[in-house]
Amino acid sequence: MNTMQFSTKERILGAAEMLFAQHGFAGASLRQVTSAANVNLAAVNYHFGSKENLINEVFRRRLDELNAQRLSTLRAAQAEANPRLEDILAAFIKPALALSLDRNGGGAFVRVLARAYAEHNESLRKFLSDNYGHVLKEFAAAFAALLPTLDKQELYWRLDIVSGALTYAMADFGVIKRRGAVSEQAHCELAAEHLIKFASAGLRER
Amino acid sequence: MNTMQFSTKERILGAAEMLFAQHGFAGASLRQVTSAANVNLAAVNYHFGSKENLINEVFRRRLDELNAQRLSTLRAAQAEANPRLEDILAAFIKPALALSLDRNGGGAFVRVLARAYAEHNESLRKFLSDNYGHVLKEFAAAFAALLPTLDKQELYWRLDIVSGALTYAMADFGVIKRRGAVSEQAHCELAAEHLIKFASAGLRER
DNA sequence: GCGCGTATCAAACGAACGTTTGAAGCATAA
DNA sequence: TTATGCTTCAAACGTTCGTTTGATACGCGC
Repeated sequence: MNTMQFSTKERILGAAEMLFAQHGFAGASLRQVTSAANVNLAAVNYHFGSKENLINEVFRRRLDELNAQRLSTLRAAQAEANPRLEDILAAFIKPALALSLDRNGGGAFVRVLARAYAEHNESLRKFLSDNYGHVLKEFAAAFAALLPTLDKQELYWRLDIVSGALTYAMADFGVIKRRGAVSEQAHCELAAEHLIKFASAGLRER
Repeated sequence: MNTMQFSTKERILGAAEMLFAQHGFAGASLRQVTSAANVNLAAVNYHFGSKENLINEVFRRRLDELNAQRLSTLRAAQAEANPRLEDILAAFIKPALALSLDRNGGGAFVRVLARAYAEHNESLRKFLSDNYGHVLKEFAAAFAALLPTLDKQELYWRLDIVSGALTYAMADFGVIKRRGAVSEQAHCELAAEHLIKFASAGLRER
């Protein structure tokens, strides 16, 4: 019987996520990962086959849930009588920013995600496109319905800008430091609020 | 006499920039760099002392010029009778996006820059802050003068968002692919135009 | 008890890493 | 020519990398 709270696989995934966020995929070694996870070095290749596959599993663990949350929030907003632009934006932005509040290392994952974007690694981009492609399409359609006068190409440009700002905000690249008095929760909600207001104005601009 | 167009140091810097953009700082080895630069492996340590110092020099080569361009463009805009918000934004955005059109690898550098942001490497952040800090302050003051009713904290939030979108746009993270018929020059100008319009609306929002 | 599949372990593998070394090349000045 | 200083070179340094191996430990049906 395994009385431990987390299995070997789970502990490896958590440690890998943290160290990939900190040092990058090439920069974090399996020896660092297994040491932080308190497992044997060989455990990675036993449970995941290779380092590259471990990286993929780190993504899958989080993306499936974020994926589902965004879509369900979007559909809930669309079910309303008169959905506002801000609601659609919130459905896109808030689940992502909320991920950084996740109790078990979600904050590390958003930085891993930002790294994945920064790396133009083709296999990783394909992986993200496979997991996100249909989500982005659905959001684009929702925005198009609310902005009927906006050219399609123009919309894609602006959604691209929103994604950039969101990725940036998620990874906390910026110079804005959280004040000691403000909780992480509040900081995240503030960021979402600012981002939504800013983006809705940018999207509506004619 | 050295009849070659580029010195050993310059070729190393160019190859390093390209490979750092492609594989990251940890992912690109000095053997790859020196091989691409067609110089001996030992040349890096001879001319730069270490890999870490080579990374710093890759940044310095570009940042000094970008720095100067942004400030001179900003001051030219401020010298006008009635500077518009869009002009200040252009002074911030256009030199950065134009860097990606630089004949000698500027396009690679902007991706290196995006990587540097994604990596939360403290020494690198300090380096960037040392090189950019006073520039950002000057821009913030210029924006504040044009948006007198905007709260200071609010302004910082929004400038942060602009920086994120710019970094994102510079590195060409997005899904928007340049059409074959559109030149790089035109693509860059389009990106700047969209970004400026979007950001000015976001900044003006009350 | 025994046998069997899963999981973990210490140890080692070959390859690639950043760095160092000492000799060789090659201009310029004496 | 010889001497000098900067640069380049092949080769090796010791370390760390991802991965593999074969032995050992554990849990469970028989």
